[in-house]
Amino acid sequence: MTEPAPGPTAGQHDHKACVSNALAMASALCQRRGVRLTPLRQRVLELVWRSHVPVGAYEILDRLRVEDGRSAAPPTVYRALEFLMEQKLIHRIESLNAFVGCIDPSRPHAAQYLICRQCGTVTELDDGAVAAAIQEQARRQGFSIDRQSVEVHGTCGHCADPAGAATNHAETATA
Amino acid sequence: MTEPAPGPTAGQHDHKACVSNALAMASALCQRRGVRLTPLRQRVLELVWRSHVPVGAYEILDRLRVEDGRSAAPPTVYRALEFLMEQKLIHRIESLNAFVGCIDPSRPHAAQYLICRQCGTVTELDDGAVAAAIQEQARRQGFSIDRQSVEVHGTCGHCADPAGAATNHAETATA
DNA sequence: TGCCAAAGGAAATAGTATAACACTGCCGCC
DNA sequence: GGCGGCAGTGTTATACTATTTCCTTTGGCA
Repeated sequence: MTEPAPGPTAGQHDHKACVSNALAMASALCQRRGVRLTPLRQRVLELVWRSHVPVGAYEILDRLRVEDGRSAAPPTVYRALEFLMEQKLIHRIESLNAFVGCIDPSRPHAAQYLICRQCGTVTELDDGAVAAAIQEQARRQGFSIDRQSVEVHGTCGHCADPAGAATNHAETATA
Repeated sequence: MTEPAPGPTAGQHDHKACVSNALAMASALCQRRGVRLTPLRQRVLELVWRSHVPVGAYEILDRLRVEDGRSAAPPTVYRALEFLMEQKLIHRIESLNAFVGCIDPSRPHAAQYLICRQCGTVTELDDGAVAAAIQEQARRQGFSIDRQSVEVHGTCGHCADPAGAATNHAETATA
């Protein structure tokens, strides 16, 4: 995988804006929260945002070494990733052991992820109905929720129909 | 972790019956499907069913070596696990890198898992409302689903309230 | 200035998973 | 009976993912 920016469900999508927007939001949020978005953390966040395809920790590590010439070891990356997750700036996709940028870190959310088997792109949703259905089930079991993760694997509209008949979903992930 | 059988949300629960039932169902299903539940595969299934706490591949490996005196290497275990997953006899809990027995392998299902942080027990649900809500969201995105995994971390009724006021959920997982 | 806590560097190791190849036993077939 | 193929397992090596531990640096602050 060397693609720079296969957009959310691919195609026409100004990913540079996507990234700079994410970095700006991150910076503002961290300042407001009184936590430090150090250069390293910011750089790792940028690398995660390189595309909408989840990135592995060791791929980030490679880029830090190769592109930045930085001396780095696994803990360097994992610590940065841990910070970014605490701040909800990124999410971990459990079924891929990889990380993806969060489209709206300011809002607390229990998100769902649609993961395309073909292009690898992850589309983040924040659907109340799904979360509510899960909560209702948990309640019936007397179970109190800390964290819910919903990961759906399949084929995205663009990959299923490259011609483009599926028109209604482009950009929804970045809205 | 050495506990033999912390039941589904713990306590009074005949786990031996749970296991023998699972093994019997597995045997019948495999026969019907014309696939071979070999002694190794059956043994691995039994080890997964040792409790309702998900078991890691390397823990299974240890038990095969120590308890059975069998010469075994990782591929031995992973191949058996892969077979069992294909037959839906077990599930993989992505967020734990571990495996748990399926409570009803005969039915095709998109299950949800409630994972207790304290006792480790996983309760499997099969709620149509959750699956439907996810499908509806996917449809709107033009996304076609292969597989959905819902993993909810939190505290189960027994751990939250050991006194036992939460009474309605015991055994629901095995029903 | 001196202290403290957070952040990051560095080395080692733990934990999880797969690739590649060899061996065996079973089954169908001529 | 001999042969070929295949599923299942054994064996070795290696890849990939993550954490522990200790140390150094940095930045804020009394």
